[in-house]
Amino acid sequence: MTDKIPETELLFELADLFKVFGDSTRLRVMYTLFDGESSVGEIAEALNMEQSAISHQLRVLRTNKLVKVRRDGKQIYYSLDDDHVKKIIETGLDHVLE
Amino acid sequence: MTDKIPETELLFELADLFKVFGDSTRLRVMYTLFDGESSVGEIAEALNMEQSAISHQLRVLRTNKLVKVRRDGKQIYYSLDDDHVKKIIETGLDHVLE
DNA sequence: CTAACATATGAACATTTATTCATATATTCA
DNA sequence: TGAATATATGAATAAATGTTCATATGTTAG
Repeated sequence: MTDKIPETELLFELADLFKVFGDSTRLRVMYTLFDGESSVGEIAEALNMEQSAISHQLRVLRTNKLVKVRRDGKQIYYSLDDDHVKKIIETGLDHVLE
Repeated sequence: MTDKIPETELLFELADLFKVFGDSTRLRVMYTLFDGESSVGEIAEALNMEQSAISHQLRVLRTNKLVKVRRDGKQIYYSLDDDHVKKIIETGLDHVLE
């Protein structure tokens, strides 16, 4: 009762998190990173999409702390930020695969 | 390689699933149902929203097999369909709460 | 059968969002 | 320094989505 408002607040945050997972491009980007880090160009090529589109989506993932960034020369390498990402995706897969 | 296309297909389905969780209203509806079944009117009142809006969102949850329906007289009672729902939400919360 | 109540549904509207195109920024190499 | 390459960003556009309003459907009580 007392913490009903904060709980609602939390559910809004949670919705924002799931929104990030609710796009197939972002999901495929994250899935690509399951195997380890990739540069923006590599991801774009793997998904057969424009570099700009990938870059925009990577920004969303970055903002939500789902990926880490590392620069090496001209390239920028992205990787999954923590294990939560994998766990969230796997938990979702459990449902889809039933 | 061989199963790359089916895997992509799966990620699209997964995105659709997460899309359902990516709306605060639907999330709050599901959270309401954590305590057990509720009628449409009860949910609408609990969330202080219009009956129609709730009904529309319940349809989305129904379509995605996330809630079960039971009729009792004039009222229709909804409840969570399986434990995956709770698990998905809880896994997401783990991330938000870090 | 009809009035009252609970829920569902369709259309309209406003908002959000993903992609594209053009361009800016940053880094390397000659 | 200047050209080439990799990535980021802003504006524009199209598509998807949530809510509201009006109304339909279904159920019970009288």
